[in-house]
Amino acid sequence: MGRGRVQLRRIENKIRRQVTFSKRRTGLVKKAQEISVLCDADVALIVFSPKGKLFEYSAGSSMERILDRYERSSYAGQEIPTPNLDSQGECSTECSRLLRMIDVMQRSVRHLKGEEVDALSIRELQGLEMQLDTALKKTRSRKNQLMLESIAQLQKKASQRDDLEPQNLRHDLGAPLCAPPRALPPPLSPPPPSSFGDTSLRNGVEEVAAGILIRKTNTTLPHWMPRLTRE
Amino acid sequence: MGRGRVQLRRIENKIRRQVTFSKRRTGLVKKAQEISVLCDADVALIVFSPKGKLFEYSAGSSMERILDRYERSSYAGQEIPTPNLDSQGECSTECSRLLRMIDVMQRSVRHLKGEEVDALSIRELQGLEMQLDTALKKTRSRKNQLMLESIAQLQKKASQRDDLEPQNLRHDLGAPLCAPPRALPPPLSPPPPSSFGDTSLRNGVEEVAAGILIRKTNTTLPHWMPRLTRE
DNA sequence: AACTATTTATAAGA
DNA sequence: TTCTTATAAATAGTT
Repeated sequence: MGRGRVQLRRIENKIRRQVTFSKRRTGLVKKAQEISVLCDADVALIVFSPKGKLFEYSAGSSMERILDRYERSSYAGQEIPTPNLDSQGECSTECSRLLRMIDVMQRSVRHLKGEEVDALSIRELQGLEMQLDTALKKTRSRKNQLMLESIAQLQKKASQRDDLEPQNLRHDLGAPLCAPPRALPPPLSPPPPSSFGDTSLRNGVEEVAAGILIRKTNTTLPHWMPRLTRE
Repeated sequence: MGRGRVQLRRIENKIRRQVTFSKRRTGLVKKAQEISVLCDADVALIVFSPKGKLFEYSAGSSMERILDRYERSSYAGQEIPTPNLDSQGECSTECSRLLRMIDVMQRSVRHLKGEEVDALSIRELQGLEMQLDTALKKTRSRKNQLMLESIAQLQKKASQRDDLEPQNLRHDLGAPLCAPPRALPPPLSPPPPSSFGDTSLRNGVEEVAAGILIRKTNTTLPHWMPRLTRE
């Protein structure tokens, strides 16, 4: 299709090859999606460009599900044997399996971080939303609990201190801030970072307590995990 | 390509669908082979027919090699920090490393699910809260976007339908929203493999219309994850 | 990235 | 399924 008949052999001109690759890759994906929609099929397409860049497309199900299914179909029968770290031959197989697991987990993590949500269906988004909502509630609840404990502790200390050197604190802080800490965050405190449906104390407490606070921690997301580049 | 313009939706007639599947599968494989030869690319294509029959094709390398490469690529973003899968000693070392990674990731995932929050400090909880909040917003935003699109689409279809056979639909489904009957999978048909990497609207659309929606999907948390036991 | 002259894919029919 | 044919779609070469 085009101005010349296509010779079925490697295009030597680098530029032309790259252009053709790009065009045909698009075409291929389109065809894949068409057959999936028209015929209700699951399709997985993986392409490595000559330079080694990965392109993937799946339709009907996720890549993961399709590859899973593929393996089950083609290695038909034997369930994936549980890790045999000792034997050599199976070890590389095991490595592959673990890599696959990691891949899936990364995807999970990305979704839980709200990344790549464009790839999800409404149904999946719905599930994700509920999960996140639950997690957020739990997290806030625990945080608030800790904060309250922290406040209580500080109050105790503060009052002890007040007994000893009553004027000290007020000096440093310029205001009777510490007074009813459990009740209100100081009016002038930095605008709370867009927290949301949070009815409780929120942040501020730590600030009151320790003055540390809002800093992004990587707790939940190890450095080595992400930076997945993918289309 | 053919005698009529192609409508991009599931072909309802079973025979026609089967025939089209067969033809297009051939075409797809041909295209895959062409891009591989012309552009020196590695291509893997996996297709499951609606009946569950597997068709596979690969060019440039074996299916196995491509899938292997895929797993490693998608794991690291860049090409493999390759484990020496050949040598035994290093292999089990590598496996251990992967298991450790998985361990860490699982912890991340648990935290993102709001589990085991008791192990986190206030600061960590603060970071986690922000992350979850962000993720939730993104998820909701995307979901709403999709829903609006779905609704718009259905309304369009509904009004078209109404023009043609106004009384028909409302009878069957009781609400104008459900209008386009062909969009709804017959209640008793096998559950369509829930879509994923597929950016098109596909399923989910009907659900919005039908008011089904809320169902737990496993999107974010693969079945196999939990049962990692170690140490 | 756009544009067309062509080739190629394929829907429908046999 | 396979062949045929009218037409839609993809795309090679060009701008």
